[in-house]
Amino acid sequence: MGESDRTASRRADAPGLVDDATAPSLESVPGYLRDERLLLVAELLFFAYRAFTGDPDRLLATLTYGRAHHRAIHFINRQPGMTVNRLLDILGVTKQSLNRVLRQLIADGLVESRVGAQDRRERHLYLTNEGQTLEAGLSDPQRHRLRAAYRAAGPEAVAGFHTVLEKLMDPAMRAHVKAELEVEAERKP
Amino acid sequence: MGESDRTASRRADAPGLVDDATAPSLESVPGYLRDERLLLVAELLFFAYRAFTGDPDRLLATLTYGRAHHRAIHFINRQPGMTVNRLLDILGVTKQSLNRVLRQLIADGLVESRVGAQDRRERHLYLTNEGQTLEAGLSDPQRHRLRAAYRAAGPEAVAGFHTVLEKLMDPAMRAHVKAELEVEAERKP
DNA sequence: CTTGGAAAGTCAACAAGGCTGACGTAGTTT
DNA sequence: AAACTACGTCAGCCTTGTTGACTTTCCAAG
Repeated sequence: MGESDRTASRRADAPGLVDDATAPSLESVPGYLRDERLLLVAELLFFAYRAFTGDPDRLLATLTYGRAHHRAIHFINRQPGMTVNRLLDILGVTKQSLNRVLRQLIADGLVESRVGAQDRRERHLYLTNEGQTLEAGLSDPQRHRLRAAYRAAGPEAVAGFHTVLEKLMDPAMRAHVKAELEVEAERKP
Repeated sequence: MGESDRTASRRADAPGLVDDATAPSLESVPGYLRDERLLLVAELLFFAYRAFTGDPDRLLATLTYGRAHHRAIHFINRQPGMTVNRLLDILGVTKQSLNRVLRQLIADGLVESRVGAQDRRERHLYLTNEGQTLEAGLSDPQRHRLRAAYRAAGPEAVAGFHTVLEKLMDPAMRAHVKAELEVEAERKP
């Protein structure tokens, strides 16, 4: 990790973004930190994300559901018993938005909402068997794509991939992911 | 979060997705190819992508623009003179959708549309100075975030990150990215 | 026991940004 | 001259996000 930015100073070929003291476009700078390269990564992320979500989207379109339903199903599957409030935090949408989605899923028998044991204001969410089946159908093509990409890229690349993704996200969400990792770890000792 | 009531139990293994001959959940399988791990990556991608797009979104909200405008601006900036059809291919939306966005950007003087020299049916798109200024303002926080993540993760991780993203996307888009890389390469020999 | 506030649900209205379908108009190709 | 291509546009629909204004239920603190 020894790359200091050592200034750079020297000329601004770049358009209008020299405001950033750490934003050079020079030979002395590691290639992977150059501005153009960084812009390219925006595209890599865009294309990869679209391909990744496109798989389940095709299945969802055949039902009456959209990506919002998929997200809810995904997280309920990952943490069964999760409360509505917790899910709101994770998804970062308004309760009205989420409620519309949850209402459908519950009406269609994919999600079950149980009154909390301690605090009976809370609703704990679970996937029904039918819900689990749909979840599997949705995540299956995603796992497929990931596995293919991982095989092609190799273990070191995958490790780096995970590391960078983690560094990119906001800390609050990072904590959430960590928590899930622990749950997972204790599940297969 | 006191919240006990973990109930759940979450049965031993995945529900109904053993159909795939290459989809085991065993000790013999490299950890990074296990099903649960792959599901977790879906979340990493989701959170990272949201954080990454959230930065410019905040700026866009102060104007009358949305993410769709950002995408158009981004790609026009990357390949000035690009035709409308090419942009449609890249963005993967209908021309009606794109047109709504382009009409605004042109009316507001951020994008210029020039009739093609060879084929005068085509329109070639360029960012005006004002458009370039906005582009810089939008991509700046993204570069910031990327640079911070890259510094924290290190060069090897970054290389792996790029590799996996590339393997994840659809081949057609991969070709597009490759083309851009070449253009970039010849720009600083 | 009353009361303040948190958790959840709902109604209504609206906007962004996708989509389809149908047309029109240049300009190019055959 | 006919066919096809690139682009623009009108009209209408859907999903999913947003505010704002409630109500109901419930916990906990005064």
